[in-house]
Amino acid sequence: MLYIVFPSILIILLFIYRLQKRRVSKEIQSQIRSDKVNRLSSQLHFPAKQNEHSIKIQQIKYNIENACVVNYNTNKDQEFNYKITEKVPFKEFNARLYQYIDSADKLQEILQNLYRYNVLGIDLENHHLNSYNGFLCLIQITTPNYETYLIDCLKLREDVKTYLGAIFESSNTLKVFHGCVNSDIAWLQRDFGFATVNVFDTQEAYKKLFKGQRVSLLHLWQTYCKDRVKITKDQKNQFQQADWSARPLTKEMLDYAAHDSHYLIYIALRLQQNFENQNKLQELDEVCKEVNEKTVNAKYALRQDQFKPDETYKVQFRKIVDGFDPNNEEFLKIEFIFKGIYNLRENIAEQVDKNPDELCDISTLYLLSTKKPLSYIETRKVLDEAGKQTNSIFRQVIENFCIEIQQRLDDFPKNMDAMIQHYKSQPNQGLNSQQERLRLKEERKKKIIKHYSCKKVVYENCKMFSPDGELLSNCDFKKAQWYIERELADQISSDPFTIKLRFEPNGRGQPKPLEELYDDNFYVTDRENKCVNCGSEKDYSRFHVIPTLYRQSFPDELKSHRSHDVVLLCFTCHEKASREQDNLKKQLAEKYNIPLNDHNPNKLINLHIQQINRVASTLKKASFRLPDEKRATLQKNLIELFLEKKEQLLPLIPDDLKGVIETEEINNEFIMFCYNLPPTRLSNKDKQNPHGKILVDKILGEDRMSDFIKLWRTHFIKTMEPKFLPWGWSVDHTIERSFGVFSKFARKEDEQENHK
DNA sequence: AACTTGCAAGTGCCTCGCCG
DNA sequence: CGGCGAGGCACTTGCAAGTT
Repeated sequence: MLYIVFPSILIILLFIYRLQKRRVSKEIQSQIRSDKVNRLSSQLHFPAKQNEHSIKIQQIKYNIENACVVNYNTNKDQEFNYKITEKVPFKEFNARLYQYIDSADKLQEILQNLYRYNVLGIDLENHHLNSYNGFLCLIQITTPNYETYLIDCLKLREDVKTYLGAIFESSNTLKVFHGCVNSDIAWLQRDFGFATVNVFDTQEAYKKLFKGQRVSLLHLWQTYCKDRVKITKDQKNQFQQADWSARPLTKEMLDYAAHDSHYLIYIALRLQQNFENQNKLQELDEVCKEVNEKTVNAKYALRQDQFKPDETYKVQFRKIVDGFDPNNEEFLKIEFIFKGIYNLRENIAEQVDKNPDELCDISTLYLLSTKKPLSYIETRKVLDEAGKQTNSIFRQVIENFCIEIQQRLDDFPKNMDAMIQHYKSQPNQGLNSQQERLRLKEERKKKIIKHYSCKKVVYENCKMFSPDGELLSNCDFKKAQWYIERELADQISSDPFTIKLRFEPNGRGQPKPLEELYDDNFYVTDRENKCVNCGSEKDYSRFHVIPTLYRQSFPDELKSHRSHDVVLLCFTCHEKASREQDNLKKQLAEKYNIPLNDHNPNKLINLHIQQINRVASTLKKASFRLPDEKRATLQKNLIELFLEKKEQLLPLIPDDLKGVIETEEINNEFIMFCYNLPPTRLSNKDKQNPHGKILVDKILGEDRMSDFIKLWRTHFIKTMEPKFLPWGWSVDHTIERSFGVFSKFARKEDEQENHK
């Protein structure tokens, strides 16, 4: 009897427990709907508390508002002078040159010194790990006399706000930053409400001067201070990501922080000299103006304002998930759960004032969505198995995650049709611009694969025999058909479609080198219509084992009628193979000192024209809603762009619009002309990257083409390890091929041979 | 680890001229 | 006539490098 009663009781107890759990879930659910903040404070096992250094949201909002008003009222139309007149000779970093400022008295003491100068080098250290919105920890200011002050913003937040605002907002003091537009300026706004103006950005200036990409401060140190800066790349990365909210800061950290601002003014000066030497001071002025326009219009965006519960998770989810299959129930379920715990993570992070990624990283969220653990123990197991580290806060909220997962499982719609419909109606709804971009990207990728993969069967493997029955080669159906229609051949089989020529083809009977006889086997072997790398029979396209960049500069006898070095690859393998090719190209470029980058002036002018198109497009499309000031600058830009490349562009302007350039008064016709201005046609010579031809010529001169071709074949085999290459494909496949004596590809010496 | 950005490069398709 | 490669076109991508 006991054997029956006891298990029954257990089952009943379990049932009650389960019911209880469900009840809790429902309660939570109603709370989610009523108030997410409420729900969390009642569910979390520890009180929500702010990071002691964090700034209250109300304060941040007030700061931003304040900075924007100041910018609008006083800086909107202001012109600044970006010229540095001080003489600042190079001076090596020295730890005795900096002071740590951590009291209001010290701050007030240095103020007078700071106000003496017209230029200051400034860098900031922000902390974002242990805080939802982040906060500034340190301000480094260096004077032209190389006095550096490290100001502790944690201790002195109110004092900084009181005493330093005048410097950041001053039109008399030029502030030298490195890469400040998206970060530093916004942080100063967030933490202190500063409307920073009159800024010189060394990164932007360098970019303009060398028409290059963004450069690191490290690069500038190496360029302008040679080997006298004693900080390595590793050290820089390490310190950049250090916890700057820690107190006291270590000696190494202080040294590093002081380094960051120490050389800024010197570098700015050197840049200014560079511009001056090239007679381009005006360009420097333009860059500064651009940067300052951005600082004036900067507005710090609160993380919680950017977060949208129905959208933000999607971006992350699509990045981490393999493929996308709205017809697969499990897939939909995983996304449904991911959304739940992603949003929960965001809410908790906001409540406990932590960086969401620090609380729990995305890959862990995804792991939990797939494994769906419903208890602390299960979660632990899942995390341990995957080797995931957890921090203490996350351990404290695991129960909440489990409840949420259970909740999402309960809420997952039973009716799949409705869900799929929902999906299909989704893409265009409620996506912000970034997500919309991502969605379009996905769609485009699909389109690209469809567009670029071969539409028809590449190898039809029809056979062509000589009159005496020797297999000559494979060919496609169309060609075989052509011979039959002309009564030049007879069909002797239909599967595979096989023909026998009625005439003796040219080029046979001549003695051939042994290896070429072997290679002929390659040309009579069936070639399969699938990726030679992975065997996929879908979405393949041709791939050139020797990059076209080089191959196009080969002499005819090396490239004509060669199918050996063209293979089929599926889209994925194609991408990989191209990347691998790029690596080797770079190595070759370095080895032979032939740069891959192309500075062809004819190409550069097209970049310029693109810029003109863009400015004109803005003027055409948005002119009516632009502020007068902004419209005027754009119009000015347009003229300046023309003047910059006057010699090339002036001939393109119709006569009746030429006056515009002289009077600088822009009319609609001129804007439309700029909008429609086409890029100059590039001749094929201009299109060709000179690197390819130069290298090939060099190799040809050294008579090492054979090695060069084999190098690429070997590289392909080594990096891809293709498993489905056609029979007979070989790295040693002959490089040159014999042609009939009348062929234009026949070499001169062959011709002479024939004449004898 | 996450995000942003400009550049270089390569795709299929089309047309052309050459060859057999 | 059909194959072939080159030249031209329109289009997009991945990568590298920057920031914290």
